[in-house]
Amino acid sequence: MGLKMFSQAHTGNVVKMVPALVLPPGQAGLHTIFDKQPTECFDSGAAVIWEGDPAGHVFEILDGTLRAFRLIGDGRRAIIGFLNAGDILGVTLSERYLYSVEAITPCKIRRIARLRFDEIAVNSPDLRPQLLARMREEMASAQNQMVLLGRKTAEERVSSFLLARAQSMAGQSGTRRFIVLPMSRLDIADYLGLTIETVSRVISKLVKMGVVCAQGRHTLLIKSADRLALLAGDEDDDEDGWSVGARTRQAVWPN
Amino acid sequence: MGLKMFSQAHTGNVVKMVPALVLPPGQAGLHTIFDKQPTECFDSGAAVIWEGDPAGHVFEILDGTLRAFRLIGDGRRAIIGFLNAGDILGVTLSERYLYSVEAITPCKIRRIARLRFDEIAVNSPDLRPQLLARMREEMASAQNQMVLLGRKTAEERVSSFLLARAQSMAGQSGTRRFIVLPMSRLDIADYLGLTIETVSRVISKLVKMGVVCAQGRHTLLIKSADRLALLAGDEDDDEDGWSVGARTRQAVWPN
DNA sequence: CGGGGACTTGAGTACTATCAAGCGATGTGG
DNA sequence: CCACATCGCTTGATAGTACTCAAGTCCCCG
Repeated sequence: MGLKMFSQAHTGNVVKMVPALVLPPGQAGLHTIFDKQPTECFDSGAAVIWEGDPAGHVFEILDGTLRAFRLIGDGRRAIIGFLNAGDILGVTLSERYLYSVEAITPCKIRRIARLRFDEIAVNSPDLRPQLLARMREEMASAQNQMVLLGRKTAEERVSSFLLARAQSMAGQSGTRRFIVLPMSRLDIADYLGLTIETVSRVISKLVKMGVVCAQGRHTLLIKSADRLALLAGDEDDDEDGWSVGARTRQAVWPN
Repeated sequence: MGLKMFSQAHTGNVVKMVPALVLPPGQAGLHTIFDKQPTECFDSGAAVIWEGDPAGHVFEILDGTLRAFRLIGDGRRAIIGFLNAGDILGVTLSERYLYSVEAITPCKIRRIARLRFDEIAVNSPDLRPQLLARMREEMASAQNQMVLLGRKTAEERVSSFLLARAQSMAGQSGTRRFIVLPMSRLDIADYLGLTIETVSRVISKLVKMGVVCAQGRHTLLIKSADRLALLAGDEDDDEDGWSVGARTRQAVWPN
């Protein structure tokens, strides 16, 4: 798939922390659970788990990018999310995998049996808060995505996506002006609830507007973060005219 | 708001289990955490929490229906979910509330300080698995909603919604043919990423098709569950032609 | 250097949104 | 007790955004 350059982007020292998660110094992170597991390598396009299979393992992504997706009738595909180095796959699952996961770039992954992961992570007073924090983070991101898919225009969706990508890259190389897109336009489209053509058109438009500029097909450079943020439309300007009922806090009835 | 009838629908004995959650017999449920808290009552339209406020409490819904929503520019509203009797609000939140919650019908609610809830639920070996199960359930439902919003047509969205409502009612009265919709068409629209008119049109169409029949504006009767399920389009018939890469499991490279 | 896949761009279409009017239930005041 | 105002909903006509179909271009890789 000609994307080998991306598989090298996050290497160096392989075990790394998620930027958002600030760990108490001196404490072991969730990743230590995987320390003794062998590293598995997946080529681009290879499947890691299948929707519907018994959820036997939890995975740590060491390197590469993956897509988590579900298929519905007529061959429609919805991408639930992308996974990057540092992410842990499978913590929110119980009986069966609810989505399939495939490598987008060549990936390095470690796995551990679900039961064993739960045993260690849930029972450890140190690791448990980290696990919960991760689940909450994942939930918050899912809710953002619901807002995006339910109420944003194509332009806002693409802008939001690019902005989120830029921010997730921020911790890596210091500069947050680079947007790396290892996934195809089709992946982006299936993630944003759009078609490949619409994604392409919006990106072209953003380039013409001078908000970003293209550095090959898989890298963008942000020229105006402010305008991009504006286009993403995350503000909450107007909050009247919508709440149906009165906006008054209710007194407590002593029951 | 003329919806008093619904506030009585689930009363009787006030503390009830969520149908989906099968608790080990003899063990105390998460709801016992709220047992000593006073009951608060909210009128239709009253706000329980506000997006952006510090997340001070966790709430147990005893009775009534509520909407959780976020506002974005131009007065657009996205409803994240509806809350019903037995639901617990706030378990997936950390620092601040990520959405506002308003009562749709008059509601009875109990609350407990976040820190105290965490202390009890997270540290109890009995309650912890229940908490995790709830979070996983919430996550699964969020992912379903992402698929719905990203890749389903208006007809499929409304059908899916009605079906989900019917299933959630199933535990209540034995029969799963009744769909109760305490929320307005606008609430449904903002939940499904549609307009009020489209929701109305689709429901009218379903009635004309004989799939459901209307019993007043807030109750539907399912005439053909099979056809409704078909219209909801949750099947996964076709799984070729979409996955870009090869669908082969990858061998483990001994690294 | 040539083939093929990913992407871009264009033209026409369709689904859903928007604008607008009408309906029906509820509740109120004359 | 009934006319009437109101609100939520339904239905109709029109418009617009994003989709579909179809070339055409660029880039990667053999």
